[in-house]
Amino acid sequence: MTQNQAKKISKSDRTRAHILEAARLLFAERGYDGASIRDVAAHASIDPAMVIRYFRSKDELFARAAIVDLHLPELRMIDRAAIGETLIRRFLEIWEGPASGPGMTILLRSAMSNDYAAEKLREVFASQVRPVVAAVGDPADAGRRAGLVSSQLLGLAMCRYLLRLPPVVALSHDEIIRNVGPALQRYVTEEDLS
Amino acid sequence: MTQNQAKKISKSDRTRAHILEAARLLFAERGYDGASIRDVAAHASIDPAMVIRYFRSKDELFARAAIVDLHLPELRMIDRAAIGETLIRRFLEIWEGPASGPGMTILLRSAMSNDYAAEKLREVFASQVRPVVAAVGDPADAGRRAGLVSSQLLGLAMCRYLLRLPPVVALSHDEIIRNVGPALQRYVTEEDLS
DNA sequence: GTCTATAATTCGATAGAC
DNA sequence: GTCTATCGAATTATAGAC
Repeated sequence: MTQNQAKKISKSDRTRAHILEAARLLFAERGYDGASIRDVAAHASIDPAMVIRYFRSKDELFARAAIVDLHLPELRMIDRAAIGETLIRRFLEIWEGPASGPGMTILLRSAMSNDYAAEKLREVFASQVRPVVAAVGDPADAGRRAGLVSSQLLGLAMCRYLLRLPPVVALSHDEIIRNVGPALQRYVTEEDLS
Repeated sequence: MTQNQAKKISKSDRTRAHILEAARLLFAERGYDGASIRDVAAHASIDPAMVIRYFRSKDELFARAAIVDLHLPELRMIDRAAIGETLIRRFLEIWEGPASGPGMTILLRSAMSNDYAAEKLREVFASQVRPVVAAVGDPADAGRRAGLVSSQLLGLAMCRYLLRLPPVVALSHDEIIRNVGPALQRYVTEEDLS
């Protein structure tokens, strides 16, 4: 490994980052099939051959664009009665907050018709969602509870951000918190539902 | 209109129905982009040109394949406290019952990356889901309540039938009814959530 | 009514000049 | 490092023989 590769931010790195940014935008807007390498190149103001040169294939480009870290909070540290509200507030930050990226949009839009995206989304569930829920209850129940939470939150994301169902788009943040928060609270903490 | 067209079930009609059945199966499994006219023709054991001859275009074929009637029950006729359970039971019939078709799978799988499918799904919501909810409460709230119900049910369908999230797939019908039913009940009948 | 042949695009990916 | 040119495959859709 040369000093250049280790220390400097080369023009290559900037070009690569530029391509990746364009890819994330287009994969989020149109999904895997709908976003062609030619489209990505045009958005990055570069030749299509360069996209392949930097990422080898469309599949590898998508894999790089579809990396997601939800940064879910440790639920053990908060009041047990506030878990539902905590989760739905974090949901709104992930999808609409100032630091929100297109990661989940990319995964969710493509997961319905692309096996790799579906597998990546299942991995996000298994490695990031389920453990957080498992930490605040019987681990034997964690999968079911985390699955129910995910069904509600992925459904809300789908209806509000992808399908754009008018009444769901119209919901204010406060309405979402007051309506969906208690449903999540119940899925995570209710005792007699197994 | 000749007598043939009006009365007889011609070979044309059977071929047409055969093509449509193959199309519904493949659109449900792979989505709009993933199911080619050639695939549909192969599944129907017929020439690709025949598919175009009978349906003019892939778009028209998809439009025919994506017709959905949920047959939702009249909620006014049942006990108000049983609305949530009634809805989730109907949900399971639509997706897994003996008379269930691939209609909703076709729409849901393609709606994330196909504008026509998304619009059709919004139409199903506006014409079939929202009116049913509006009949059992303040019509001014109907959109929001129906939207919340749809976010939960479409999310559950997505996780269980398309994404196949293992813990959600593993849920028994009874578990789904006991877990999700009350959440729907609350979305439809709770008073102070506007 | 069915099929062959093919037109017209679009796609991902490669080779090679500069 | 960047671009031109192009390959090979796949797609929707059409024209026309039989």
